[in-house]
Amino acid sequence: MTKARVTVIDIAKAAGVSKSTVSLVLQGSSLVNEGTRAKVNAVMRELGYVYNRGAANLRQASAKSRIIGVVVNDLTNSFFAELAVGVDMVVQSAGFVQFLSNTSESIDRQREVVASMREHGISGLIVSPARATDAADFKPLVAAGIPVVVVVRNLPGAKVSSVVSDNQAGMMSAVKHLADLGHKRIAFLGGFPDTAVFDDRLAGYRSGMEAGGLDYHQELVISSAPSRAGGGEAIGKALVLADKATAAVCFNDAVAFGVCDGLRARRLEPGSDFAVVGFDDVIEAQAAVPALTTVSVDPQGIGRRGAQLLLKQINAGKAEAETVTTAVRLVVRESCGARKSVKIETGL
Amino acid sequence: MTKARVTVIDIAKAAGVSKSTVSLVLQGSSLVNEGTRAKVNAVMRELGYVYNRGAANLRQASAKSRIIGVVVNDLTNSFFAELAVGVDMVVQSAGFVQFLSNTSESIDRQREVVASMREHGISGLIVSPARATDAADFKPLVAAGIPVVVVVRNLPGAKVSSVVSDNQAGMMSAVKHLADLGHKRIAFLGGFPDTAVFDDRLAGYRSGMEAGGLDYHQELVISSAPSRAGGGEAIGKALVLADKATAAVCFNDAVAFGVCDGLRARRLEPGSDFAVVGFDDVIEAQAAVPALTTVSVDPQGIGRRGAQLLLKQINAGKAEAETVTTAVRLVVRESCGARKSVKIETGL
DNA sequence: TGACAGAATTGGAACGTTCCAAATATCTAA
DNA sequence: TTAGATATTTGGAACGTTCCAATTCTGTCA
Repeated sequence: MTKARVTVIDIAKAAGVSKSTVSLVLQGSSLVNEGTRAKVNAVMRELGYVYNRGAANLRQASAKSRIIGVVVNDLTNSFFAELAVGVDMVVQSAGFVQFLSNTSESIDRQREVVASMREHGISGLIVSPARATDAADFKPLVAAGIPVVVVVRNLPGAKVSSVVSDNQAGMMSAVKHLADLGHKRIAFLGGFPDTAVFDDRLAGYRSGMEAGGLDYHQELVISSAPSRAGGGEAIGKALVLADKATAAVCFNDAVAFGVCDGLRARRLEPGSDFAVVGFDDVIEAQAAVPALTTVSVDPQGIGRRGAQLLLKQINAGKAEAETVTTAVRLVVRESCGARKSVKIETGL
Repeated sequence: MTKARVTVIDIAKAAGVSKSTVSLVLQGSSLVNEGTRAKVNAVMRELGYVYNRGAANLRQASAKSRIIGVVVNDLTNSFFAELAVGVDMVVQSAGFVQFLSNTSESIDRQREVVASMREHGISGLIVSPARATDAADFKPLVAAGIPVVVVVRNLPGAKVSSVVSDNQAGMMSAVKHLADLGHKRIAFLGGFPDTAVFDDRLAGYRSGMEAGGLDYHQELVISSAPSRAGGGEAIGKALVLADKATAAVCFNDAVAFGVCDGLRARRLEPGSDFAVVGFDDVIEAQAAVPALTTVSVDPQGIGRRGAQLLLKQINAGKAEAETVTTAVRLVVRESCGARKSVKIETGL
């Protein structure tokens, strides 16, 4: 039942031309006569020919495989799902397909996944590196002429392009907003200090404090896992300080949700009793109670930008490392206390 | 700078054996001497050899490409993101990689994407078909011996395996629950009537009404787009009936959210003034206000089951169509009015 | 008519692997 | 010491494409 594959030679025979001509047709060459082209195409349709990219890639450079690899840390997180969608949009319309894989923050898995993609001959790679990824890990790829674009988290030292959001400006505007509301003791909660993103956001926090005319105090910076649980821990520490914090900017939305949990467990209402601001604007931020004030980063946009950058490099044939930071904006909702909780929004 | 690819022949030369031996090592054959194997492996590491799957696939059947295609309708929807993660888990640990693509419910795009995947030589396909997909669309694939597993929505008439959740039982238990709470006028809101999923859920609604000792009334079934906006429309119609509905089961959670919006716009509070139950248990359902009572379907589990089924068929070498329905369960939260709104949950 | 240019076509030789049949090396028992 | 196993290794010949150089076809012009 499983018929033998129909190949370019079968087509040639049936159309009464040579395989070379068929190949020319396949590539849309202008060398071939209109009449023959039509005939060949007809025969192809008739015999149900399917192009064998594998065979083609054997001859051509791998740059023509039209596969681009995408590796993210956690597809369950809607942030990364959106990112992948953004990538898919531009990649797909350029006639590429995407290999998508999940690392779950595991460096080993990341290595495996990338190796596997390489074996399959990807023409480019977009990666949101797992925590503590070694900048040298992507060296072999670039050496082999495969463009790599790092997104979301940058990889200092690696000579690859990157697309990251403006963490510093975002955090700064968040802090500034709280200062404008009259807060003096503003904490920075959550996140692991060994990441580039943490550094950027912390820097934003410092300049925000400065811009608001406030002093920077070491004890107001409390790191923790960048998760809901981590947020709970962090707020616990922030509330036992001698001079208590009255507001907090959080490393990300997950931390912010954890902070809200922790506040409630201590009979404090987020928003009215203590102001909290998140970062990322994940999809749940809007629906939460109170709705989370947060810095919106447009992951889909990052995906699109990253993909465009990658395609550009693939087409150029050489990878000129380039860094783009995408704009962010503060979305003021309820958790910072700036607005009363008003429900009844028009649906959609 | 871009050095020529290092091939199996280079390895052979450097290790002082023949390319055939190297190939044997690559495949982990037991025919080759331990010593030689070690030496060859050492040389491979030293020269930075990367396996060329494309070349290999040329010789072997495409069943060995170790690529499996995954196509979903909307990765932005966390339901499908979870599904993809489930697939990735089993697929990855079996040494396969996944091609993931988004169709956005477009049949044309689906066709393109599947064609492209086929050109790349996938060894199997998992697809959540776009609306109104023709059952015959996957015929060529199966004819070529490529196993296909349909998930989430089944494709009556297509002779392929499928993994769907037990829509009927789920909707039935939802209706039964509302009936037990004393509701008599229970509406069925949202969804497009031309889909298999709609039929199943509607059937569940009917049997739930019956089980609750209630009559089925045509006017209580109001279809609409399966989206938040659609939910708003549907509830609007449900509230102008002569004999008003007091509760509704919704086609999915998105519709349910829209229904809640619509209720509030009319100064009715979901939960206390009107009971609403969703379907899917998307991630936002828990965090919403009021928390949504819904039927939980475990998309990740569907993904895993689907992938397992597919791998089984790939290994078996032939596709025996098989249907599995996965269990669902009603998660009672606040929107059905069964519980008071109690917050303060322990954060994770 | 012949020479020539341009347009269209074509036969191999790659590409990097696997597979087969056959060759060689090593061991065992008489 | 040798026949017969058994264990290892090995040259091609595929696989389905693209690319190159070379060929054949068409017309045009002197």
